[in-house]
Amino acid sequence: MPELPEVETTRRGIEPHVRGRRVAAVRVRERRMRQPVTPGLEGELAGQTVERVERRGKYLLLYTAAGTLILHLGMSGSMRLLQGGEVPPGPHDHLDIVFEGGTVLRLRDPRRFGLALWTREDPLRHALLGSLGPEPLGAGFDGAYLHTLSRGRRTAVKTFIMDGRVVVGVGNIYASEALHCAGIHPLRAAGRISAERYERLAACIRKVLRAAIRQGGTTLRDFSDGDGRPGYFAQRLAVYGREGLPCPTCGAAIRCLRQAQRSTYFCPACQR
DNA sequence: ACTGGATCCTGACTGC
DNA sequence: TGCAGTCAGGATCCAG
Repeated sequence: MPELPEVETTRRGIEPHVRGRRVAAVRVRERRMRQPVTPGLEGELAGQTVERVERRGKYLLLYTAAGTLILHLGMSGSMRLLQGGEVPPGPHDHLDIVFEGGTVLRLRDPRRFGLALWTREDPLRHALLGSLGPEPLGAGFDGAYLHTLSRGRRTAVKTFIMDGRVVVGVGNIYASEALHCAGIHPLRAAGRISAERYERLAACIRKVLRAAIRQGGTTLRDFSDGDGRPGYFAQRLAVYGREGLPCPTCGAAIRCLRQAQRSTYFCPACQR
């Protein structure tokens, strides 16, 4: 479920409430995730103070002096901050981090595609993060980068920009949206797109992600920020989930196709 | 080296 | 009301 804007919205929501706070206790109710929750996480994290909360791609990183908690929300994960009184955990509330003073950071993930891992090493060198591509909103990501990397690649451009080794954070919603913004057909072979068009695509990826972050992310069904508020970018989606409705640019009917087991939405008239 | 497909898991929704 | 089938915002592993 969460792509870069939703993870960034989550980061911004929880960071002010947990930065500089000491962990009083950690409760793990369900260890079965994409990988098992790190054994001993409870003892490692308890007593530590969260120094900062960062994001790398779709990963959230809670840094402490002793190590780092790596969180991933998978398809269905979300985080909630609870204040004071005890709110009973639901069936998919797998992890609570209880801070001194009573604030609780709670991870919910019904499908358990997410992760909660502890590392004492540099998390950016962790096996899961080490081969990630550049941040789309950071330096090192532009049209020239995409153009160079894509030479000789026959895979569809939509699949290409959703590959975390190419660029992080672009998931199924924002891939469709960025390609529409750039006027590029999602099935076009990545290696057969010009440098000029990749400049436009890189700019569109940034534009779409920034706009989504400003709106607090996209809530399709259950995404919410740390305080339980939904995101409002769904109202701004040009193509995603809009099969049959008119393209906001040209009015043609939006179409949907399946690509690598994922739905792709596009405008057959203005995307070539 | 690349590529597409299957897969992990639960819940919501559709149609019979 | 129940049940089967389909789909969902991610990422990895596998065979070809």
